[in-house]
Amino acid sequence: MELDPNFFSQSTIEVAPQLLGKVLTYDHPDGRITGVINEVEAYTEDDPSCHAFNGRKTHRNAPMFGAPGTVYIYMIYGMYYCLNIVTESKGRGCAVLIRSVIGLEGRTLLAKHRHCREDRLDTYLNGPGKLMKGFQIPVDLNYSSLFDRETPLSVADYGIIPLQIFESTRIGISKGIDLKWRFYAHEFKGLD
DNA sequence: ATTATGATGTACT
DNA sequence: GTACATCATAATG
Repeated sequence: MELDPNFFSQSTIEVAPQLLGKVLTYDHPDGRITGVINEVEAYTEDDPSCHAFNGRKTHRNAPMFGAPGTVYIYMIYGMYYCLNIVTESKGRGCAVLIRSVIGLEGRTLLAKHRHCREDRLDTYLNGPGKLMKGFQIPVDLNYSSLFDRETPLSVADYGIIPLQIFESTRIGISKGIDLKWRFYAHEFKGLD
């Protein structure tokens, strides 16, 4: 079943690990694509590495201040996009970065988008830029809500449970390196 | 196996 | 001008 606004209204540090095992769905024009989330990172206003640090609002990070469940997509390093889901409350710039998924439905499409063999997909969706390319999630979904009927993107609970959740420092940042706000899992109950 | 590097756009000061 | 919530490829052991 689909996650509701209450889920994303919790503190970001609560939401992030709970997203592990949840299923990301994008209704691609060529067919439905789904993946099990297996790596995320938390970002809050109080964290110096967050785009919205100290509540600073700019054109780019404005979606972070939207209602929980808002989609925040931004370009990084000139050629990749990152997908985030906004958390906590409207007006607070917090979100969870979806870093990695395990391809479920639409594996043929995923392999086509990533130019790889279907049985090697696991190493082609394990990064924020990689999964965006694999799913071909349109950038103009930025600022839309997961709860709008027309948004072809959703996150749902399929009853898949991570067997063990690991936490570590976040990837690719230079500030806030003391915080262990990266959560990931390798094995799940209820998969395959 | 691990480490280094180049590609590439733009938001921001 | 600088920094960037990255990735693919090349070079090295």
